Amino acid sequence: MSFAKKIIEWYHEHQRDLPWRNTRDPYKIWLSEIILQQTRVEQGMPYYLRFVERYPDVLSFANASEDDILHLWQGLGYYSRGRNMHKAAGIVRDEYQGEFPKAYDELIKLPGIGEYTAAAISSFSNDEAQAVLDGNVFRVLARYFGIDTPINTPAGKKIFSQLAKENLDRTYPALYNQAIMDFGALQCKPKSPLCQQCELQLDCYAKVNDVIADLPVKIKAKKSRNRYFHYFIIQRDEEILMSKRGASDVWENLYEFPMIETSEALEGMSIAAHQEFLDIFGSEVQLTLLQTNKKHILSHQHIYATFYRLLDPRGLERKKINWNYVLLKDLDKLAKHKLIFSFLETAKL
DNA sequence: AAGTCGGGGTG
DNA sequence: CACCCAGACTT
Repeated sequence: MSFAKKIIEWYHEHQRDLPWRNTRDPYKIWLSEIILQQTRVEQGMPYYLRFVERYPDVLSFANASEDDILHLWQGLGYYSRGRNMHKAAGIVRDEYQGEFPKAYDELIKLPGIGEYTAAAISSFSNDEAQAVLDGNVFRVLARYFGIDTPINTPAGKKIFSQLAKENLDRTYPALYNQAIMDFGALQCKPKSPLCQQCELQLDCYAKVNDVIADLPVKIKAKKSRNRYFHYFIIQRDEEILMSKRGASDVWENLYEFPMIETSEALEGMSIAAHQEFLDIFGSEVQLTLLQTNKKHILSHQHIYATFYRLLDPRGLERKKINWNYVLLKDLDKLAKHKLIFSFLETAKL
């Protein structure tokens, strides 16, 4: 029996019932696929349900503001996905007459849609014969066929892409693609895969040769760097000063409190003697500590955040044009990153 | 080819 | 703590 047939047979016994599998609507499939990029099904599920309810079609999505999209995306991470979705929806509205494309060659042109996502949408919505290649597929193919080329290199990408294409069931592309990903997620898991009860174990290179834990091979990521953020809670009446983050850094276009970054950790209130602080706020301010060294871990950096309350700042508006006072009652309408909204959940403002 | 972009779960 | 997740994009 072919590899594809075995995978599909396994799928018929073990498949998950997921909401985006009950539709052929390329828009809804697109929503699910973008949300699930580098994201577990359990984590993405509530976001998918909220997006489908709030934006039932691509036109309602395209006609929303980027701030609205990011707000609904809040907490999910990799926010460029939300920004790119908003751009893509606008293109579908303006250049595709609002009809979401199903063809791989059209999908691949849209921002935020790469090879994996184009293959997923085109196969799931229209049974186009495109093989998906995601983290699950890399792992399953590496183990079953015994491929030790690192998966996160151009050479590995090429080999696995070819292998995925060769093994695609061209009669049932959608079924096969769903099957191999579920197989990777549920059976051929990264850690402690369920080999003992696996119907494919006798044909699996890694199982037969006892190298399951060694496959797939992946080049180690670089160590993360430390950053030190200092946030200032600045209120007047029922308002609070907020800032929108700029480009080419984490959390682009999300809102947070005015802040200063330092290259090293600072003791106590020594931020008040920092040159950048003096340039912005001057020396005639009252500063109190609210929370120190809150650690926030991202993929490539460890951020240590300190929160201060700052009273009596003068002449700020002229210095920072991207800072604006926001009504406290409107604060939850802004798209904020985790560091900010988790602070707000515990803080008394 | 390497770096960057989040947040959460697992062992 | 290291590793991984229905990856894409920039440099």
